[in-house]
Amino acid sequence: MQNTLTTEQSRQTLKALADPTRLDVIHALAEGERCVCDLTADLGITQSRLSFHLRVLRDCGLLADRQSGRWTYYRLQPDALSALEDWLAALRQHCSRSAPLCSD
Amino acid sequence: MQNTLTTEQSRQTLKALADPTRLDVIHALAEGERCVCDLTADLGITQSRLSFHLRVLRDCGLLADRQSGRWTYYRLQPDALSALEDWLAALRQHCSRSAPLCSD
DNA sequence: GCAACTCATCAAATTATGTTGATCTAAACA
DNA sequence: TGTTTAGATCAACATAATTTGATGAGTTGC
Repeated sequence: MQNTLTTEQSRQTLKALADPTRLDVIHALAEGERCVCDLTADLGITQSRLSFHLRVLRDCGLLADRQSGRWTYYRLQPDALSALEDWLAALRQHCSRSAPLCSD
Repeated sequence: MQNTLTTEQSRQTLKALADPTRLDVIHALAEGERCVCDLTADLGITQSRLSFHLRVLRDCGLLADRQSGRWTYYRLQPDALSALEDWLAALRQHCSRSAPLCSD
């Protein structure tokens, strides 16, 4: 388990997760991979809008895709969530060693 | 350790952490609490800009503040990071039970 | 080849976020 | 009381993210 996320990568992943539409995508994919047209129907959003969000999620490593004929299947990459958890844990540990400084 | 973050609260916290200036604030506070004017000097940013970001961080529970005379001291709330870690871990577990659906 | 289908991409419009500079309140101190 | 300081808030501006509708590239089946 190597936590090799840079701060910049972590920021991108945090930002990606901070959007309601993208969380919907993630939940929809929790059952298994799906093609874009099924996702479009599942989520009830336009194709180009979904495509935009899929790209954001793929760019930060949360999703992977696979071509098959004229369909593109997307699936989750849970390791990306693990990596973010590691980054967060490291940040918390860094923060937890704080001691009161200004006594008054 | 109760993970009682709603999705909306988690989204706010994720968004709060996804900003470079706010991460700078968090790192600056890792040493211990500081008043706003010291933070302004530490980070080299304007007072109103810092005030804006402190509010975002406080609103999602990552920071707490304390009045003392004419100074306001801010400090980290590492529990907010723990809660987010719990939320993330739950999401990952939800995602990890996914099985391939479309075989072809 | 041609028509229908899947999906990505683009430009334009919209919306959300962050920044700046000014103003305001409260505390401290003369 | 008058003045200075700390910090929040506001309106105006700037920038970034999202949405929409249109177009294009590749695939399949006729």
